[in-house]
Amino acid sequence: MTGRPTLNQRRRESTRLEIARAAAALFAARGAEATTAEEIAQASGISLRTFYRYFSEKEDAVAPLLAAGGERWVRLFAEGSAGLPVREALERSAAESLTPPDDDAVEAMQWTRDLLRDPRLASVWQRVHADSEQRLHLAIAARCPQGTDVLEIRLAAAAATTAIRVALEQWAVSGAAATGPGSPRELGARCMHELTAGLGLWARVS
Amino acid sequence: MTGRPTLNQRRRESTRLEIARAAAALFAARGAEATTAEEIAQASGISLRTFYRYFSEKEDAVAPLLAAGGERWVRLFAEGSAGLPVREALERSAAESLTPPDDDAVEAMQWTRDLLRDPRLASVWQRVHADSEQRLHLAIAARCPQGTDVLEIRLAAAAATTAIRVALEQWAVSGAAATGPGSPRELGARCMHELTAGLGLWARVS
DNA sequence: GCCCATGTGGCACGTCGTGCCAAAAAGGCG
DNA sequence: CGCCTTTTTGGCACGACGTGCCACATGGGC
Repeated sequence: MTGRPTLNQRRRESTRLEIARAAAALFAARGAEATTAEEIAQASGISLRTFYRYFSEKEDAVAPLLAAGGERWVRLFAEGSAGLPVREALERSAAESLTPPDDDAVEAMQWTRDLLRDPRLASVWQRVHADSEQRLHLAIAARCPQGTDVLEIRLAAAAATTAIRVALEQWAVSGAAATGPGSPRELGARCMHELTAGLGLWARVS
Repeated sequence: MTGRPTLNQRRRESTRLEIARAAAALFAARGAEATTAEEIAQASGISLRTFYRYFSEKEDAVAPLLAAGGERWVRLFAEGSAGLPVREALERSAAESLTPPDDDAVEAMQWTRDLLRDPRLASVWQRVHADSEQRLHLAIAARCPQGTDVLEIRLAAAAATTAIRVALEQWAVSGAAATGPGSPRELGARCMHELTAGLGLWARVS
């Protein structure tokens, strides 16, 4: 069912990441506005036409970096922590996904901080979280008995996603490091708790 | 301090709305992708160059319609309901802002439903709510004693904005009318309650 | 060797959004 | 009213964006 990715698919994913890194460096240095798609392509060693086969618009080029954490979050929630109440499962997987497992994850977090300063990239940031909310919605629905109110599930997914988003935005404007006090993990745990603890929602989204 | 808008400013606002209506009609009919900025300008009786003086990108043309409710919400919250606890004040102003006061407001709601179907306009919808969250953040901060934790205020604004957004999105996909059962007002009240009632947050954001 | 499938580059094209300048309104003032 | 200043509008040109199309390369199976 969950087939491992083809060699070619992994190649493609790797290229995507390479482009994303090049784009992030350029965006952070000159700003997204002043960077042309041609420059990103050149810095990635591909043609302009190929760039647009990997990303539909130039701002999207940094999406893999911004979305990595959220994707890991949903994966952790969906795969692990079965049997736990939804709220606890969400809190745990969020905390784990906000704990950078390797250097790449730390790097992605650092880029996030820089990229969030660019107003031109705000739309990407928001799209990434909209996607995350949608995926989380599906993952939660898969755990709930059929017939659970869709609105409740939407609210649960939205509350959790919002908590993580606010945590990351707060971390970005603060000077804190990616680990330790003031880290995304710490802020994320706090935001998740403050936005979810006490809601009657979780009794109905089981 | 709060100067009434100049005659010219009101003229400009009126033109913005006229363009927004024309754009909404075209977007709803053919989709945003298949509609050129030139067509919107032509339908509004202005030149292409002037269109771009009112809106920075063609998708933005419908923002006035999508943002009207949120702006009214923050205005109601900031002006009225002083003395109430923040959560109650938010709930009341939200309910009132979701109750269309005139035909224009009903019209804006109807457009919202149509426009939300267009994936190309998702970014506008999200930007509108990001702005709303920011304005709400400022309005809440103005009511809190200085030194209140910024993160708490951000979370409060985010939770409330998210509740309203989910309510409207749910209303849009449902077939319900703008008033009566299943209306934005009803869904909004429910979402606000489910996402805010029980949070310890409100004890600290006073 | 061959073939087929998939990924890549080059080119042309329509649209987007902006800088620039000239024409046209709109608002005081004698 | 005429005159002048300020603001708004339109036309034009231009670079950048994103896509359809086709020709070329790579790479794996027979």
